[in-house]
Amino acid sequence: MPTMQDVARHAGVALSTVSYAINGTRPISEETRQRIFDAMEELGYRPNALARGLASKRSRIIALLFPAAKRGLGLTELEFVISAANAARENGYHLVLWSTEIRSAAELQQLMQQGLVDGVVVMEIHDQDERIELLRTIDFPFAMIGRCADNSEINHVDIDFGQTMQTVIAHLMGLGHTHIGFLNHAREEFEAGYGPAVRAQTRFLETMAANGLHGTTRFCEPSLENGHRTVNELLAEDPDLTAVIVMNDRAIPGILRAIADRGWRIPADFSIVAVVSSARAAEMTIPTITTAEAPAYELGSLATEMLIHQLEGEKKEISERLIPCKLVARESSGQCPGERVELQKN
Amino acid sequence: MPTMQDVARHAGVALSTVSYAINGTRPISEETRQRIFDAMEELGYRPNALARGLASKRSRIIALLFPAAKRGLGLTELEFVISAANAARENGYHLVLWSTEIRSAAELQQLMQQGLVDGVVVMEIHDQDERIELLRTIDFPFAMIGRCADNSEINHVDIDFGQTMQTVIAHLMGLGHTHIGFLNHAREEFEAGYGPAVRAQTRFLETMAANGLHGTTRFCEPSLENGHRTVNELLAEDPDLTAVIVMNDRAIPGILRAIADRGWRIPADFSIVAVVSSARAAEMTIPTITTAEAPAYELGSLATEMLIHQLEGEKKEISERLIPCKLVARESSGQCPGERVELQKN
DNA sequence: GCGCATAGTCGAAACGCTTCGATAGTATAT
DNA sequence: ATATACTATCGAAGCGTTTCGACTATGCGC
Repeated sequence: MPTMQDVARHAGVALSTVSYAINGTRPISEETRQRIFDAMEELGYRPNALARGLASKRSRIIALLFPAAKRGLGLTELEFVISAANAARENGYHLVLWSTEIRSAAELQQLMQQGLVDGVVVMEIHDQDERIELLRTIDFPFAMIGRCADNSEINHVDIDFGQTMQTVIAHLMGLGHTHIGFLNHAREEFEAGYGPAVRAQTRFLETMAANGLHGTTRFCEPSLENGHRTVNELLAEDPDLTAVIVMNDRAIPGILRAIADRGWRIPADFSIVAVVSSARAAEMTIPTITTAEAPAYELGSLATEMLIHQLEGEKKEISERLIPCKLVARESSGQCPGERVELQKN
Repeated sequence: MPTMQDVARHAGVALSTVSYAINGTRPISEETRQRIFDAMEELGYRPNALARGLASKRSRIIALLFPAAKRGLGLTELEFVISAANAARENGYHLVLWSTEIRSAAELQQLMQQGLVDGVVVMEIHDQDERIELLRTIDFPFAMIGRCADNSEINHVDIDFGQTMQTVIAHLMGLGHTHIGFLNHAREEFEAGYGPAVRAQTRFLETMAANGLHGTTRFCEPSLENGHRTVNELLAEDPDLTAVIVMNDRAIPGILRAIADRGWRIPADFSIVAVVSSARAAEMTIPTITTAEAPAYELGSLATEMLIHQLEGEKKEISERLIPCKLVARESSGQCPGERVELQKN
């Protein structure tokens, strides 16, 4: 593998001149530059990333911190990973994956202090997130996909849960539904302050109230059985329920079964809308599910770009971007069933 | 950030002694070692990964080469990524993600020649894979998840399609099925020599023949509509079909619909088994799908460990590991419908 | 014709580590 | 005693870059 020194010799210039030519750090005459690039070409020279990183104190590597979540990672998380990797590469960075099984913040700290990465993108944020606190105290550059309690001075992107809920509820209102259930993530997630679990529920209740609608909520572990049980609980609490919004893909089949068990048809007798879901999951079931799809790709790319811009010092000001999920109407949502509701009322 | 020099001074030894103490490269007296580790502790010293890599010519970073596949990555691929990242970390390595949108092998080559990574794990292998050819010619260390035309001298892991097909077919035979369809990935994938598409089909036909059963195969684009159409084509070709094996999760809902359209019930009238699938996908549908689940986690870990062992020179010999999918019987497979078949025969 | 920027280039000093060769001291074998 | 072989340590030479300070032309204003 040829080194910069080889290129310099071959082009008849000083080592430093080659460096300047490559990085454009100082003016180089067109003629010399050409000679250097020819030499590079001829020798098949590639700058050594490690040496460059060591000398410049900028590795051009960033890390994606992803937790081995209890919830189990899904397609949305996969998109975060892929989009972050792509965004990094497009900007000339490498992306390393750090799974934060890492209990002690100490272990995480050691990772950062190895000097391997210039900054990190953190996902699956909780309200009180010790990773974020650590990053703050050691003043390490980072960006978040999600939000925590205090987001001041932090570059971050997140789903716009307010807007998403408004769109979804408007969709159901437009179909005549007035009694709507919300099936959240597990209670454990909510109590741990997991962002989506907290904000989606809050926004759901706010929006329902603002529109004079009846909203009922329940937590639900991610499984068929729990989905089944939970939707029955929702219906027990509010028998007038004609639709449910679910933020827990793995509970969906349970809901479908519970509705089928009652002899109801979807969407004639009952509507389902999934939020923060994906087309891929929505099309696995019969009927296909109307979903508000997570803008996962955008979020991953944006967060990564924010971090890189911060690292390049291109801008000091902090950005925040909230992106709503995109509603895609499929087979699971339809007109509110006038009759069934009346039947229940008798 | 303290350096090794700082530690050395603080412990009253030479710089090199600290290095030997850390790496155990040369014997150090217990007393000195203790003094050095105390100093490290006290100063909060962390070795600099870049400097270490530059000096030792071993970065302890490996890359996972994953293609932005047309098929679209799914849960199985996500598990590869996660398990590779975990295995890397457990072995003291970092894992960087390289998406191989990378058309020209040249671009890939540049990545390797940056000296950033010690080796790569390649996934989504095709029979003729230019990435593999490149790696071979530049003699770069790598391991594969999958196989190509010539796997000699290459560390690799793969699904044991032969064993998997035998298990699945035995399961269906045990239920009395004799006419079984196989719904493959898209023709395009097959023709491009995409490993699973090629080997699963070959093994299916072999095993069917060996058991004196009637097998029919079809390619299928990954979508509901195509699943629907393709299963109808299969049934047109062999009206005696009572079961189908599908290696294309996204086609499953289409199959379910096609069967329902005929007024058939699953599994009473028709059985479905998914291969190289995941529990998560299998439980999204009604009925839940009997699946041969991809050993994704094992494959990702194993391939990564093989690569690392190779890098550490612990063993010269090449390993190959084939792991079969694990059959999990769910609601979609049942006794062969004697009556329906007779009805068709009349 | 003089002072002064500025373009273009060079040499050398980092960057923080690994590793080689040398040296001194201590056992072990002869 | 003497050669032999470790054990424990040190100093210095890299690893392949970036970057700083210096130096030489060259052009320009006046």
